[in-house]
Amino acid sequence: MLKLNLNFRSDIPLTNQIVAQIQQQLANGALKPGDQLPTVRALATELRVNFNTVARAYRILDEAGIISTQQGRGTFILEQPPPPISAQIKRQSLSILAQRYLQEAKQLGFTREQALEAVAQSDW
Amino acid sequence: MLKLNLNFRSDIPLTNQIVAQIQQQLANGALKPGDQLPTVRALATELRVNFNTVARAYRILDEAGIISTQQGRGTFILEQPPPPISAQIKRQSLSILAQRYLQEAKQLGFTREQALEAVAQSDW
DNA sequence: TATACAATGATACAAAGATACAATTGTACA
DNA sequence: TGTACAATTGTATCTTTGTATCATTGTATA
Repeated sequence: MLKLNLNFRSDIPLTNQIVAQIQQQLANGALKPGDQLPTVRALATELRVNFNTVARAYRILDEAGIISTQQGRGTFILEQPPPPISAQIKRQSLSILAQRYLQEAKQLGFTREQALEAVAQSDW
Repeated sequence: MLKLNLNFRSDIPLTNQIVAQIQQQLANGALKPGDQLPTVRALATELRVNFNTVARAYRILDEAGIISTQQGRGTFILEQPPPPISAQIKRQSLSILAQRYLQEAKQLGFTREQALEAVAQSDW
């Protein structure tokens, strides 16, 4: 059971307090990879806060690669991120991903140009 | 044996991932007209997903004229996917592939431009 | 004081899950 | 053989959960 303690008089935004405390509980072992966090609404009710505030905190942790939030399912602590890899390896990985993408597009019957355009038009 | 691979961390809805991958396996010959697909419950269990999510994916493919789902019987790949609608689904599948590529590149720490360039430099 | 910005709240939406239902198939038994 | 019934399979609908967008509030600063 996640137990957070917000200070409503603090200068620190509630969102940040939530982020920090979850990180802390992850650091001290109270939260472990794979654990499911409370829903945004449940935690918000408990903390007497708007559920969007919890959602924002979850979003920050998600973008930091610490948790995974999934619409309709819930949010979960991720496995620990792998140690940083070299720039060269990353380059290679990207190249392999790009090749795979092109090949898959080709299998679907698209031309190289169509595949390129599809990426260009995808928003990030 | 249908083998799909869902990315639960992706921004791409699970339903769309399923649609795209079945489309892809049809394109590369892993699935052939007349084949029976797993039941919604069986596939859902394997993918660790609610069976309605699979049912929704099947419905999309059904409406596109690619498969035939029959209550109490099962779902089957149709003999001849009607070109006009199927083209639209294929377009969508390409878009999903492109999105996945961008997202994976992002997770590696690359910018959108770097990802684009990597595709452009990949040979066919 | 006025204005701009950041934080939070309110509301509507989208994706996925839960549950109950309907159609078909298979099987047991008279 | 035919009927009853259980099991299997997809469908309908509502609930749950996170997301997007706009409004409100408070505070810093010109």
